[in-house]
Amino acid sequence: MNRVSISGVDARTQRILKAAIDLAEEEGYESVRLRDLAARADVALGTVYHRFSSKEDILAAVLELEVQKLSAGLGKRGVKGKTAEDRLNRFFTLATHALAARPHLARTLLRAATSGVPEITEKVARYHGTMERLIVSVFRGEPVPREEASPSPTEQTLAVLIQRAWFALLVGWSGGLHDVDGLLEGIKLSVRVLLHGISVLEEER
Amino acid sequence: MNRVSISGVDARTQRILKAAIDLAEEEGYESVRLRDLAARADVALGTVYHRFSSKEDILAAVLELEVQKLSAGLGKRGVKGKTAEDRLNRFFTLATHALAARPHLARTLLRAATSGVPEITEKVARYHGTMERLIVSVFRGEPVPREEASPSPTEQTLAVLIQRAWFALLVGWSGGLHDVDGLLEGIKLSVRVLLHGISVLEEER
DNA sequence: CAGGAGAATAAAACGTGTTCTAGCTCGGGG
DNA sequence: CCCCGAGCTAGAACACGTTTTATTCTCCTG
Repeated sequence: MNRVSISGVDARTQRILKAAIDLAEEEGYESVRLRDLAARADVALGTVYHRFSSKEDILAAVLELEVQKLSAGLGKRGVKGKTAEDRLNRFFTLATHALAARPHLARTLLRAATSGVPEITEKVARYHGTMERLIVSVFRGEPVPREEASPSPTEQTLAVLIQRAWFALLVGWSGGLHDVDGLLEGIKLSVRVLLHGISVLEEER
Repeated sequence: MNRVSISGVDARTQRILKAAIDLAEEEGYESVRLRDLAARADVALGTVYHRFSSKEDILAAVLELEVQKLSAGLGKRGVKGKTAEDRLNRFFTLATHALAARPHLARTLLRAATSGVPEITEKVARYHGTMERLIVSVFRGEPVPREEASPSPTEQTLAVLIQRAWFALLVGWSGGLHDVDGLLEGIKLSVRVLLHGISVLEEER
């Protein structure tokens, strides 16, 4: 028994995920070598493949984990700011800095999320869901995002659009198209334009 | 001599790119095996690596090529439509169908574009530039995009934002998050909201 | 306590991206 | 006409993701 621990996965799986995070953080995608990972997790290579279907699958699980952490950290105490725009800008600034503080890890997870491997779609979708709930709660100025408080269609749309913009910016940052400042400028621009533009959806009722 | 041909690359390079396109189109990323590619291009493996630094580099070159084709096809005769919104919707519908007609190729190129390999940043940036010029010319209702007719800041911003939205949607489609119809809905939504929202930038002068 | 089922392990093996080596070909300058 | 060097070729070699195999461990059941 006692197979299950804090976050709902057994000890070996936890060690595997921890090792993946550490390796990714240190040197990035290519240096998450599964033999190294297994050694560091003190587990056999076969065990890794027993729990996960592929390297990308492991990284998708890490993505979920990290987004949950982000969600817990940023969501719990809410984000300060008078207007929705302020709060959203602050939120994405914090989130961006959190990612940029571990650039190798961030790039590695983005790469996994965009790999297009079908098996991980579900995990990526869950990541989207978490982010969207988070964005809606920041938009509203509420603390912890709750499942029950379902967003209005407009809120939902706004969250989706902003998240897509952030995602595209992250990929651009990851590929060297722009630096962190450019990313922050970009997200502020998107937030402003989308907040303004979203009103068009209300009007057409 | 006569090393140089139609698109500015010698015959071997052309055969390599052609082979990459064919293989990607047939079965996708993993089946673009470089040994197969070399055989199909009637070239030694070493020659492939003489011209390109990696598999991703080849695919980035293909991306550029394909976007130029798209640009030539869609841009030359312009896109019909009374309003900018009509034209943009039509443009992205055409572009999306063009990609969806060869889904393996599209996914393969997206994967390369999002790989985050630094060497290919330049090629990806060129692809962005081409797309943005194209979007601006569609927005204006002009035919062929020209370098000289420089876009206004607002036009430029709009093009960037729309392209980011399209990119994020493409990645979502590629990963199975939504189908082609969802993608088209998404881009129409973005076009509408962004066109409306962009006016906020004008007002603040 | 013994037996057995399911998981974990160590290690080999395979495919494919990438690199390296050795030799070949071909066109232009002596 | 022959030689040179650049670029090409065949193919070996290596790294790493993934699969497979054979063995051992663990823990439940009787």
